[in-house]
Amino acid sequence: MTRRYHHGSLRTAIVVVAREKLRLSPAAPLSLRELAREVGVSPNAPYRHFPGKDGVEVALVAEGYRELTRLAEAATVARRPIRSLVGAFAQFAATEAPLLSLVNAERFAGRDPASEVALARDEWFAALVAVVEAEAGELLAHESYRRAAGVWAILLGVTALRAHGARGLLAEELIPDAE
Amino acid sequence: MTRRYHHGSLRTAIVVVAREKLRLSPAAPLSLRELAREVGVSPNAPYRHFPGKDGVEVALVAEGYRELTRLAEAATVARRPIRSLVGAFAQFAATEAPLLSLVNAERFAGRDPASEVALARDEWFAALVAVVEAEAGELLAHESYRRAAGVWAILLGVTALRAHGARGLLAEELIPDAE
DNA sequence: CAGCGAATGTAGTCATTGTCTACATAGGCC
DNA sequence: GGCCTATGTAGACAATGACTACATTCGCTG
Repeated sequence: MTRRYHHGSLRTAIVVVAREKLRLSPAAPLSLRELAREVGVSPNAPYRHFPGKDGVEVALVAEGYRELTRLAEAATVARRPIRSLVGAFAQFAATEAPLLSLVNAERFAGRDPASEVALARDEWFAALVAVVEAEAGELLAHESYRRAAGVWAILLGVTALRAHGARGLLAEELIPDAE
Repeated sequence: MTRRYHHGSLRTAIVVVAREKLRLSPAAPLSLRELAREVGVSPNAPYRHFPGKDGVEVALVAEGYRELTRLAEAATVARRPIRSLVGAFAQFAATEAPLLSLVNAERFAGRDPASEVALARDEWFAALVAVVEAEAGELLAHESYRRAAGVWAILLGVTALRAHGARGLLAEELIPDAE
């Protein structure tokens, strides 16, 4: 065994395993101790890297938002930005459904604006605004926000509804065409 | 003390207390034992009425759907059914936010179609279809479903987004006007 | 109205979990 | 080479969900 006393990169290892577990059994709430076990480390080791169980989930949520942000940034330069984003989002929702549902969980909603989640979410929203503006050209800030929020709401809604069993519902049909 | 051995209506009492706890502290996951304590009954008594902790939440979710269904049924006879539903839904979302978020939790999504949740959800969707048809007149079944799903998705999305801090986002603006 | 079976609660127990405090080890910097 | 801090470990604790066995009560049938 080459099990050193120090793992070397426990934090990332835990996040990786957590995400894997999330993918394999989306329903089960993840257990900090189990993650530690899986990584081959004592039950309390994670506490050196996260404030608690909650912290691990926060890390996952933030990671999710960051990936969404990248999707949006990529869509900005596409020919039809909103369409492109919707497509990318749909694919993401298909392959990473459990992570996405964690990201959207209201449990992480009312957090401190300076927290990791809140910041990641802000970046995602900014990217979303950029997508909207890339599609419609310059807009009044207020108007950009409104449209971005609308797109976000529809993406959220369609994703959730899909999870609840609805089939054949397309976000494209719900998003008002940009004039 | 008039504490009889048999409570008389433990099941409903537990649901009531659960709902109250949900309203007072939406974040905290509810504990079966705590509910039992609150009702003044042994920790295991609830197991005579629910298969487990999960069962209590299921009951809450079903209750939530039933109330939504009543809202939709009331909206059916309104002058502008969809508008009316959206308004009623918004009010419900405002006063019963935690319950609504539980109802929408994906944890209860992929359930047995014969389960209490699934049935309640089906009734809600049927009521939603009725609202759509009350607004637009007779439609092909396929088309009714599609529109109802759209309305549902938008309601879901707007509700979730509100929870995430968005302000001034109105569902009315997102729902395509019925022609 | 007696009594018997089913419904409903209680007691006791167990494994698991999140989290805390104290202690051990390693890694890096002077 | 020695010390300070970051990182893990050990041990403990209370709370929880759930199970099995036992107690009490209700309601129906004779």
